[in-house]
Amino acid sequence: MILIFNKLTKFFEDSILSYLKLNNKSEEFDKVRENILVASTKEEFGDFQSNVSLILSKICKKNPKVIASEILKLIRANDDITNMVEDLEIAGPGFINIKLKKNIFINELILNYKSERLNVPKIEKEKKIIIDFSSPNIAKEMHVGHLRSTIIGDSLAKIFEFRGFKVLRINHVGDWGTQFGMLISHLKDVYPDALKSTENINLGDLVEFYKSSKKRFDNDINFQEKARQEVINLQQGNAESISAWKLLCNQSRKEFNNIYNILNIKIEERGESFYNKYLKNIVQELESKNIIVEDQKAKCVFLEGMKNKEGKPLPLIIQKKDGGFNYATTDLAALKYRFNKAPNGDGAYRIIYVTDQGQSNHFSAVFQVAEKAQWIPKNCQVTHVPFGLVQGVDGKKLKTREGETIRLKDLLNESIKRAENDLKLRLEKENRKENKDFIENTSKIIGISAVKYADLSQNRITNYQFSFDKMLALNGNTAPYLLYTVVRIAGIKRKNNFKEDEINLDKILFNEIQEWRLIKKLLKFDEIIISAENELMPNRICNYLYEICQIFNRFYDQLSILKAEKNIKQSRLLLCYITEKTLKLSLNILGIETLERM
RNA sequence: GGGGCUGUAGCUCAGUAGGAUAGAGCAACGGUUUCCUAAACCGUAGGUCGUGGGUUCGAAUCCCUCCAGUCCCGCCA
Repeated sequence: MILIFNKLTKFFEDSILSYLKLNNKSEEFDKVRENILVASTKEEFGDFQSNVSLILSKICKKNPKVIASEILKLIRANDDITNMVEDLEIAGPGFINIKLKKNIFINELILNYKSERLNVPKIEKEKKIIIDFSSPNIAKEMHVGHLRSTIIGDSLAKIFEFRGFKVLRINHVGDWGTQFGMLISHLKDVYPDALKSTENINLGDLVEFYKSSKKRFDNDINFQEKARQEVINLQQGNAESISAWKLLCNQSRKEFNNIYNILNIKIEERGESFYNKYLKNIVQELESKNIIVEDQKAKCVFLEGMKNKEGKPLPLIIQKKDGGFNYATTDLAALKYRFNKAPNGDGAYRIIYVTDQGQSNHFSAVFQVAEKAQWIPKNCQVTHVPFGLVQGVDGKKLKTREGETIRLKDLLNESIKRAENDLKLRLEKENRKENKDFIENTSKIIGISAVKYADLSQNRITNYQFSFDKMLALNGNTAPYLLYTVVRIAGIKRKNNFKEDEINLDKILFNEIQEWRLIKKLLKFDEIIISAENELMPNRICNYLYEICQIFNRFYDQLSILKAEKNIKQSRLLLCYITEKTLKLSLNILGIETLERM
């Protein structure tokens, strides 16, 4: 309804401006401009409301109700407005409530019906956005900590793609650093053949491999020395070390890809190692710009507005005292590369980092340094999108009963398993027979969507309690409830023998409150998408979806389609169809697959 | 000590570019099925929006105080 809103706002502005002129107050226009028209807060107040009278009350030194009635006179004389408006009234302390003509909505509804993208505006010029998300560490297993980043990042990517941006999804995997010294040394000892063969051998459980090398590293001084030497070998590009490193990366990549496949998420791997060759330059450039200060033998940039425990300025360490680089250096190199124009960069106009809140300080430090170094081009922006922890129902960080980190793989499998058990129980109860493929596919979609949706529907900034029981519940703001609504509509279409091209758009009519509630909600889709994009909050879409489903299910419950008279039936079927389209499009943007039957 | 985030119904959470009587789900209690998947729908009850101040015609929302929880703060990422 963005177009309608903008149009009406423009017309109201004209009237308000003439009102101000009449009162010799035209200079106050900017002050009231933003309050000229807003969506009504309640259904009974109409579609839009204007709150200007309340603000003008002080300016014009008059009672707001008097102002409202004076404004109303001007508005009623404005044909542009009366063409759109069915009813205008003054309410409460001086609100002007506006009810639009029904055909305005119907026309909009038909436009949406004909549009693949429900008339959501597309940006005019294609711009590139980089979304940095997921980012697990090589030789470690993905766990719940990666879940939010992965799911939220993917959905943000989809929102931007839908809006017409060119999105580059980057998996900034931890594929470099001192831990590789110990991993490679251990690999050489335990699997000496691995490096000679061109085939990847199976390292079995990488997590176990990581643990055992860590254990050795912590207890064996000789091994520590070997590991340190191995880091140097690796950095110097020693062939054998590199191939061991590649082996570890490949092995991890396979595991990661399994997860991304289950989640149906696409992401391009470009790990920390990619930026190795740029690190030296970063330090040099910061030095030449006199931004770096040497402190306790480390090269630092001191940050403004941040203090350490002693109250002194906080440094961001760019080069360690041993000459090594750390993650801040890599992040700066990555940032610079991503903004740089091709061929030495991505030419992005915006970079978005989806990581947990704990890294907020780190990113604000990195951004501050990047700004000082002028690596963020004009009209470009960097954004950290933080999110809260995943907690157990006890309110503590999610762990297994034994206190171990929960593997993402296990978590997803459990959700699917539970969905399958629920499904089988229901089939039994309803005496339904379904084949194995149906059960497998349905359980998978329900199980995965439940996990994704539980995460996305939460305001990302707060911690959230992970509960299989709640996310798989058939009631409430859950994936199964939404999927069920989609299934219901599919059922209606089957039973009513719905054919899109048989709908006569000239004869549609709506007389029931349930229909109108649904129509008005459906028409808000564009605003919701834009708001989710602006705030980087997919949960706005989730709330909206849930509201649509609630309204639809009331509509379904209270009005019959099958038995309705022809034109009414057609009209209701059209509504079902547009509801389905809205649900599917939204769910798609959230990365959630739908079903025809469940 | 500094900084971030959070605090809304018994529980889990929506709602912050200020708007009229603060919303859902779960749990509790009551009701609805000759009909398109009842996995649904309807109703009842439940609130000092952490505290105290300020700005405003109007504050859960903006500003300040304090309280509580949580995370981060030099060579890990």
